[in-house]
Amino acid sequence: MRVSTAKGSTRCKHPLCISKVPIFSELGEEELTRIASLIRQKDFAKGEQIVVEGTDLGGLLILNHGQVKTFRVTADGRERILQVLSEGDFIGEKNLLAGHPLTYSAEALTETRVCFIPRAEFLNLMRQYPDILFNITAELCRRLDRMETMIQLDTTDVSQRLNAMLIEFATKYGESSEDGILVNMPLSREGIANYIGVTRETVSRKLKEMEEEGIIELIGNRKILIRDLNTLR
Amino acid sequence: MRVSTAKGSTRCKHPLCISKVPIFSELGEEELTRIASLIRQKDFAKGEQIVVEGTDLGGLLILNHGQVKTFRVTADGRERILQVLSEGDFIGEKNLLAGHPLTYSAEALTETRVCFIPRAEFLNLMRQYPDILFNITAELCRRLDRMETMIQLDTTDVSQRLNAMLIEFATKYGESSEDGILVNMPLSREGIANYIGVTRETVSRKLKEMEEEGIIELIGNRKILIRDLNTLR
DNA sequence: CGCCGTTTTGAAGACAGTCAAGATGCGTGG
DNA sequence: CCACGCATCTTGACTGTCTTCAAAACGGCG
Repeated sequence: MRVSTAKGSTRCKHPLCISKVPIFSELGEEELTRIASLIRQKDFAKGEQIVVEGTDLGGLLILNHGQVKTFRVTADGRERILQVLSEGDFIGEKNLLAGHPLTYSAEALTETRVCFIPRAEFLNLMRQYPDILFNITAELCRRLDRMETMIQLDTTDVSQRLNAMLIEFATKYGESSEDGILVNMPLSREGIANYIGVTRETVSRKLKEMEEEGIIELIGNRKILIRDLNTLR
Repeated sequence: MRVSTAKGSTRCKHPLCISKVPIFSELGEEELTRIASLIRQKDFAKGEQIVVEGTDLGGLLILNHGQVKTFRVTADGRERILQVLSEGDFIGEKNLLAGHPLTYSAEALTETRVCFIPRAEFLNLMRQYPDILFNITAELCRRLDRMETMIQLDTTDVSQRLNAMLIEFATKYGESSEDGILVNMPLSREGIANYIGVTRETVSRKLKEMEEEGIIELIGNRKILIRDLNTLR
């Protein structure tokens, strides 16, 4: 899974690609260059831990490219995935805005590059460009909605949760083809299990069931073809 | 359950009691009076629906007094409580900040008074006093943390979820006494069930179990005495 | 093509859900 | 202030779904 480097925009030749980040969308060329100077970047290999729950990050982390899962670990040692982040998403909002330590851990699902902006610098930036805080807040609202939806789904049976996950990933990572929507799953079976709060065995069984019903087709371990999206709803 | 009207502060004689609201904490007397003029207030009886999921509120609702539950209804008709709100908490943040329709319904648990500030007015206010947005955002971070915690808890068994709920309500609504902490529960058994995502029968059985173990004592349907808070953790 | 990690499959068991009946608490009116 | 009646809560027996543990199959990478 390689990321194409040429994307039309000239600024994307800049190694930090700040312009991709939605929270900076209102800023001009000059400001973006200034921000770029504040940034330190770091690369992570697939499977590497990026941040750990409970620690103090001291700034905001912005995904430059790659996919990252954020998760919490339960008292009995199970992992629960909260989100799958992609390019432009951020980590550490609560630390930045409310001074709280990180409320989740994060791990790279693919090769990943992240940009770090120290807290003090970012607060300055927000004072100068109030739209940045507004953009971040809007994203927080979206996350809140997602978390509320997950809680709502946890009150239902496994099939409904699987359906919701398939619809979500189909929207985010699916490509339409003649036979339906081909989804490149960002998560393994175990990842799916940790995302919807069940065991991997249950995921296997339920997906097989759905395949037998003709709703989906399992292609290897990382691709799912959704034959009919409407049946899922 | 009657709310005392005299609370020491002189401004509290003002019917709207804006000064109680944390998100306006940085404002002076004059601004508070100005805000008060923008406000319409409304009273709700216990059990009344305050807002409905999916509708457009057109502003922010701030609790003046009383207790309110916010909840979503699942596809199969079950209710899942997201939060119990009290004095100073707000409803409709996603509508205000991101233009989204309400993501949850709300119902009064006690007699309740709410203040409504129309969206346009509130956005103006935020432009003049940037701290307001900051305060709201900090509260959003706290809610996000809570929602993440609920998702994490949903991955564990019922006992752990009950423990977490008892600790939370003990902190918020408990009074220390010689025998332990006496908690005035804001929710019925069914409410507790909808809060932690199980059936009311299961709540009954688990609470009884805890009583037999000597951890808690059930006093009627709305009071719980926590003998030893440490055993819960 | 072969090997190792991941996934699937099977059987048995546990936990919470369901349905139904009985008890209790609590607000109401006398 | 007490007694009544309804709503809420408790209790019991049974069922179903998901988990657990173990072994076999698969697929993806070198």
